[in-house]
Amino acid sequence: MAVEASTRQDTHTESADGEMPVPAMFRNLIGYHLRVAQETSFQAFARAAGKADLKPGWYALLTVLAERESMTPSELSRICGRDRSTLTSSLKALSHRGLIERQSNPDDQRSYSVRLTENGRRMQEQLHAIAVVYNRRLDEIAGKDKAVLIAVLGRIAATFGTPQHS
Amino acid sequence: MAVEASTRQDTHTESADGEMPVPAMFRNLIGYHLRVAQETSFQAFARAAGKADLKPGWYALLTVLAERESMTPSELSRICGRDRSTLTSSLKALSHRGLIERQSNPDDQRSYSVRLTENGRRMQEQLHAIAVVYNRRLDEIAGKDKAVLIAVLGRIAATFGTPQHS
DNA sequence: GCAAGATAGTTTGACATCAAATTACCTTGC
DNA sequence: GCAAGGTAATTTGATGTCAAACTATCTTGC
Repeated sequence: MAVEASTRQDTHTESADGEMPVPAMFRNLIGYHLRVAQETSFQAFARAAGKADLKPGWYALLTVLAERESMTPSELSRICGRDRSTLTSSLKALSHRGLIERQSNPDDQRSYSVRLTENGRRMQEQLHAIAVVYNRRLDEIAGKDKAVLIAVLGRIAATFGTPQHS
Repeated sequence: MAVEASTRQDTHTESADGEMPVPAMFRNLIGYHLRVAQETSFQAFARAAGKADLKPGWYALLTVLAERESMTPSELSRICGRDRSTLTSSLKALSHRGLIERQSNPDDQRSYSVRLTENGRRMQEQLHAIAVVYNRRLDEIAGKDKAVLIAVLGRIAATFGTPQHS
């Protein structure tokens, strides 16, 4: 993509086109690298999934459901770490496509539970196959540092994911 | 990758189990840990910024602008690694709040450049102060593994971030 | 019983992100 | 010069996220 608009009196050593150098100011910030790494790898997964018309956002839901007979939306949201309101449209789409079934709860009219259908299970397996490939690539990239990487990321999630204090 | 789940508190059902463990199926997936770590830490930053009515999404833009006299939206999008269309509304908001100024380019009527105003520079400094605190916490969490972490994240971004454009 | 409060799920609104389509303008090739 | 193609920015549409407000229903406390 051609890039190069001229008028860039440097500060950046001209990298071959397409490549965007990490701005000096961010080079030492973990948060920056974390965000970029997550976004780019997720996009790669999304593209691969999208080619088969599979929505990457469904993967976590279907995978969690594949491990349990059935769950309520609230349980799902807790396990997936997403706000309950986030699930409404996803469950609607999944249900509409016949990947999950809803069963109303006779003991509580407010609630219902969702369960994978056969098609849902197949979809989960397809998405899982794609996820496995990408995690394999990530493993290769991490190499011998994988354990350290996972340990540090786990500490980050534990620290920020558990609002300590008020 | 898209697998993300758990590790988030909630009106915890804190009983014997303590906290929601990482589902076994995801425990060894880098993509999962990457996603959770990024989301939780970013949200912590967002909350801190939000308390001062600062939008975390502005930080990267303002910071990049703070290092150069002026830039076009396209240059900004390249350096920030975001799609050009993503910037339109952000720049509109920043401009509307008087944090940046637009200057039309006399040589090209299609283009314009943006520049920080004094208020924009102050806003950048406020956000930067918040970002520094969070990156310091991240540094503490990473400890001696910081260099390895940044190296691996950089390799991930480089691998997935440079799609061999078909 | 019945009012008050808690809980399940949905709706709405503000942000972000990308990709594809649009509009306006510039550059080129002949 | 003028049509054809490229480029800058915007618009539109699909996903995805959270938080807050809202509806419906269940539970409680008296």
